[in-house]
Amino acid sequence: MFATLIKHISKYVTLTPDEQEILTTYFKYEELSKKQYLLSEGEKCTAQYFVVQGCLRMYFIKENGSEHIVQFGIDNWWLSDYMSIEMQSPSKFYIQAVERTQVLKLSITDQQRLLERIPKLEHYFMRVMQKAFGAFQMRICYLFDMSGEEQYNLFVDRFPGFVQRVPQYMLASYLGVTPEFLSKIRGKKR
Amino acid sequence: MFATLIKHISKYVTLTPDEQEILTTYFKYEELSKKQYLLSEGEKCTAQYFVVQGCLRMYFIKENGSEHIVQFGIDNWWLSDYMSIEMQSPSKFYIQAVERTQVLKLSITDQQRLLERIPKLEHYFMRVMQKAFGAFQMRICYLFDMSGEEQYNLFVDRFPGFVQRVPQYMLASYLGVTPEFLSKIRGKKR
DNA sequence: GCAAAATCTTAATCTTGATTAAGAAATGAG
DNA sequence: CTCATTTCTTAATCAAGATTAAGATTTTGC
Repeated sequence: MFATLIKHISKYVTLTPDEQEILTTYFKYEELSKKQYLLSEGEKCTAQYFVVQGCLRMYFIKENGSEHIVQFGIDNWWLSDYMSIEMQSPSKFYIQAVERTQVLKLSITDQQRLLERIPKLEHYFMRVMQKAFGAFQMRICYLFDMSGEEQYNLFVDRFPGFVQRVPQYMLASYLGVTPEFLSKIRGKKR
Repeated sequence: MFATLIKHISKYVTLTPDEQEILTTYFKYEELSKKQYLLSEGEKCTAQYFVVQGCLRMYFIKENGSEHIVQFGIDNWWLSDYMSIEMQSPSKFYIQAVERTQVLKLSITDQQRLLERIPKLEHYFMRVMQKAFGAFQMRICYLFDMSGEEQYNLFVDRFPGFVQRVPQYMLASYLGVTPEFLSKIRGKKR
């Protein structure tokens, strides 16, 4: 299961076989069953997770009690609460497996040690963050420029298989509409 | 004007005087007058900007023709279109000075050269991106959990001086409400 | 100092999508 | 296989904030 990670890293930096070997010792492999939690509100977030296979969701509970999904994490994505990590503050988020999911866990302290051993990985993590940040800048665009209906259509276009993988109400939660409204949108198209 | 940048960097990594000297040769200082542009829609974004003093805004034009502000950049913040940089694609954004602003420009190619000379700066940039990404994760929370009115109040609390610095319609544009509605909110409080 | 441009306010009407409620369909555990 | 839980749909009513329009105020360039 390290093959997936190493392949991903090699898009940004080249690792020798030795370095690949070292790398693996800092990660912890975890196999999550559906609905299992990696992080809950109130806990300090102490690790980043690389999704090898499966699907995670990161969400928070709104004041009115309903939940809202901030991000999904699918194959080859990193997921974590970076505000909690940076500020060493309790997280407002939950990270949960949507389906059976395999992740590689890298704790903050292990990441520090790993980066001391293989400094060029700093570059990898910088690029990963840069890419994720770019995606969020675009997300703000979509949120403000498109109606719920347009956003749903765009999402379906960009991640065709994904729509079947998660329950509809989670998609609604991600897009920021109610499940009822999403249902109406879908009803209209048939 | 490099003092501000070096002080910011030193929060994350320690530079020797030599390294500080090297650093300065890769940046270009620019003094922007109000309304001057650093990036326009359709251009490839080829640099990152560190705000020494002043205020930038990054916005895009919606389909209906109105503009929406994605981010402000004030003292000590980095600002750029990271999607455009990553994908080498034309930007959808404008970056413009809201007031007289001093920036340090670091082009992508100069960044590469700089990081070859001083590799430990990779760590600095990673942390900067991580912090910015964390801020955006929280921003999604606020967008979905709070009414326009609550968001305005929070913003005023967190950046008290800032509200006087930018025109109200820009704040409205950042919060995702119309200037008319923001005016109503403010009217209510007096 | 004055005209033009930029910004802010008020108020009426209209839209999108939320809320509520209830039932239908699908999935899952034992 | 079957009952319980989870998920999805439909429809009525409601609310937040948009839109439109107009006038007031402030700022800026010359």
